[in-house]
Amino acid sequence: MTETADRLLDLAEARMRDAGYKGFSFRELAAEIGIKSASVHHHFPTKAGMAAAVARRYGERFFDLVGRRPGETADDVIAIYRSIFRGEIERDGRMCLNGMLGAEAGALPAEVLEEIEIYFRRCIDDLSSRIGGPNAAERAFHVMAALEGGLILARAYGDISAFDNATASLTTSTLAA
Amino acid sequence: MTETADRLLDLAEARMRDAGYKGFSFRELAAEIGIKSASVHHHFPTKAGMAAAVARRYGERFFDLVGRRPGETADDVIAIYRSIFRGEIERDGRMCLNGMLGAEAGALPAEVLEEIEIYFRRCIDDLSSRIGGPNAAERAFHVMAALEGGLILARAYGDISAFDNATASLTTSTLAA
DNA sequence: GTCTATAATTTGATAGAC
DNA sequence: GTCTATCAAATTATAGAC
Repeated sequence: MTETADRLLDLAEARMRDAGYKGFSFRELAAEIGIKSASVHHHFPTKAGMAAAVARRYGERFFDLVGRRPGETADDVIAIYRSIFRGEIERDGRMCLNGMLGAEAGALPAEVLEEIEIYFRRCIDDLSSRIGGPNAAERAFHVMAALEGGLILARAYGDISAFDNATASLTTSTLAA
Repeated sequence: MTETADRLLDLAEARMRDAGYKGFSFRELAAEIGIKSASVHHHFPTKAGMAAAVARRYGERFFDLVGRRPGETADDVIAIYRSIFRGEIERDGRMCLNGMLGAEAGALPAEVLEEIEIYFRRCIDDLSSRIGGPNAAERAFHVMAALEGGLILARAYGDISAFDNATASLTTSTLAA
């Protein structure tokens, strides 16, 4: 992976997290780094392939960040996930990439959709195994949903406190008020 | 509102729930009902205005459905919300319109974004007041987030059971397992 | 209310020179 | 690896006839 290709992935990821798969164009990315759109096609022949590469890299980085910690409790694991998701909206006010693409599933080439499904399955698997207990899988789905939905609320409100409110109860032992 | 305008809103809503704001075109809508795109502009001068009209109608219908019931408990209210959201994905496998647009906030004309923000504020207000108790607002944010995120998971998995798993704990008195 | 025609722009993608 | 040049298609939108 060359440096130019990496910068293109960065720009595409930022645009997709803000406006979705149809929210970026090769010309736009090219202009931002001072090349022509034909040169973008040299690095990524098709838009679908590029978006799939962005999604794959996004997942790889995510699972690098959520590495297990010895002696971790279920609350620890959930707190790690929560802080990664919060970091997204805190940094630049944008969505989780794969959450955005999951919502847009009906607009995606199969190639991209496959990456999204792999990402979410892996999230649920990882969370479930680390949360443990009788309802681990259900709790894992619940945590992922609250985090993705919390990002949506924060964007609609234009206020990160919406995310905080939506996810505060996830890590306390009794979730309900 | 003429019948043609209504059918156009229906089609635009369906496309937006599947593929977002950039996921439909006037030509596409026109073709589906057998007219030309210029005729669509007669009913809705601009795309942004049409999308805002779709979002507004979506919100109005939603709040018609969530009407208060005498003697309702907090769990009753949450169950009503949950069943409406579940109905969306069950009917056609698509997102909540305003959840989709909230995610895509960075791609939306201001006119559309305003409708989204109004919708979510009204949801949170309604839920909060009907849930009651000391942490009502926080619970309201949490419920909305889990429902929107549950739809994303169901779409990524291509399986409505992901939504059910993600939201099952919302209506039991103690949320955690 | 719908049409034809068209403008102006943007899009993803390719061919071939350097 | 980047460029020029270009293509075919799609997009939002408008003017004006019927």
